[in-house]
Amino acid sequence: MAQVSTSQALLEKIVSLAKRRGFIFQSSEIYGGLNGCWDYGPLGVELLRNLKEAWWRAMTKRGDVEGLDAAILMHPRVWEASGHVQNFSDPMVDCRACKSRYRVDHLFNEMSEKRLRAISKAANIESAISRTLVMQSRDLSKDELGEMITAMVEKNGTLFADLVKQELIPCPNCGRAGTLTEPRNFNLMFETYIGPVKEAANAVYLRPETAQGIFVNFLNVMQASRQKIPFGICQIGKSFRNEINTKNFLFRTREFEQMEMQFFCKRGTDEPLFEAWRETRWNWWRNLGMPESKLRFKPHEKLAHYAKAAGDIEFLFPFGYGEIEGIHNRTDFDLSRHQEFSGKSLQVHDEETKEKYTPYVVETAAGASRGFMAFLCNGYDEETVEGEQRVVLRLHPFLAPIKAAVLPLVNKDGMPELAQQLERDLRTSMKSFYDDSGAIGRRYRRMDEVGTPFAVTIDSDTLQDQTVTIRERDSMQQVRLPIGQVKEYITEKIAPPV
RNA sequence: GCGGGAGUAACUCAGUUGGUAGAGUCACAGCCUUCCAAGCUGUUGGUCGCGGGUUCGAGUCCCGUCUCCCGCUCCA
Repeated sequence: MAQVSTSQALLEKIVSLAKRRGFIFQSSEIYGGLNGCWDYGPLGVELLRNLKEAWWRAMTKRGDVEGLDAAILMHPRVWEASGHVQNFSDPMVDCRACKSRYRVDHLFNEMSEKRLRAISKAANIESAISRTLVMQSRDLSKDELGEMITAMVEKNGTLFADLVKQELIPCPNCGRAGTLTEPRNFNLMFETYIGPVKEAANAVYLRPETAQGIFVNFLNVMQASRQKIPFGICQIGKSFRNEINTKNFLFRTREFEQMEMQFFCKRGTDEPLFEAWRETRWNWWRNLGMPESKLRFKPHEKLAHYAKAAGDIEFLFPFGYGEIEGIHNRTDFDLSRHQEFSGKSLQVHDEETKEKYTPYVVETAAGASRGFMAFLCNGYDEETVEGEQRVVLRLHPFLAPIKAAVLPLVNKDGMPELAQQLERDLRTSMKSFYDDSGAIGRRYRRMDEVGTPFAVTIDSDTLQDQTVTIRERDSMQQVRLPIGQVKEYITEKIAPPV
């Protein structure tokens, strides 16, 4: 329990710092906030952009991954093909007595055959079932019976309530009958309308993932870029999910940003490629400063309908482990479905066998917003220096919003002027910050708190011999070097990780 | 959606049995200051989340609502 409250306090400190120093603000705060939406402030947007830039470089510098930026709005049929229309809207019911919540299909899946038979009788759906029996000329299994009832319930709005009233569907948790509410639909996709007229025929969705924009452009990109299988397409962009519950600051939000890459390959090469990408992505997080001790790879036990293998890279947040990137072997599911729904071929020609085939896909789907929060949590540190507490954000220099602070040791003897001149010069190639307010120690600490890796100080020696000190954030160690070498020195240290 | 906790200055929080709001930090201006949150002076900033109600009078009591955190549920 002590651990829980400590970690909660930690998250609160991070949220507080994020707001005070301009990383994250709550959306529409002056109107009371908007649930599950957050705004990136001046420093936040720098960190986020640096994170996305690190990812983009890592992907596109390979030569076998092309970039893409697809529209957020897509043809509604895309989401039928992807399975989101069906799978993203689950009817759910609550137990009024014990407050448990269930998905309707789960309810019937886990019910005894005897009870399922009783329900099918009571609900007068035997005729429908017998029609199916005649059509297929065989008995329905228990699972099929459950699916049949689920389908009937979804079609007939009052059927479920009737069954509950007849005490045929008890709550699996508390066992009481007649306590379940009517099914309510939870559609996790945001809906909007194309054109000014709000009618069902014009409905489109805000994408719940960026991946589909890649799949539908697969042939366009391959032909335009003259890539050959195997190759990948990567994309960074906002996605939207109408989550029932938002949670944990930036971790579960309704609007979030993804960094996704789909790697198209031939069937049979998918498994080693899955392993290779898993390692590549793991190393990417490590190279940006994530310690091994706070990362883990967790294979999925239950696979989604599209996946052959799947797992998450998880980061140890203050509230526990949470996914920051999913790596999936999506097989040829998505391309096959889009071929089926669009009627257009998405096959490629195999030079060797002279056959056409639908490529397999290995997906890496990282959360930009989640990664942002992970780096914030990982970097946050408190330590005691000579009896005083120091808060320091240990961000990788490439991620740090501000790269260098330039400080006159005191505000006289021309130090401010020299410092301003240096800062103006640095500013042309990196985000820098000039500060002459307060004592030098206070200014160092201010910069520590937002993760600025270098602080350049102009002192009286500078006036004599044109040298300055550069203080490194984590060690607080200083080196002295000629003012003319500062830019080169820092530029080298803030280079992107390999 | 249910249960619990919380919303007062940019941040962290006081605010008595109801009498129209304070502290520290931060920020800003100035003084001071020659390397790790020193000190002094001054200043900005709040219709107490929002909306009703009770009352002569509500930060305080009542109702509703929004947001955040925790748990349950959910998370193709």
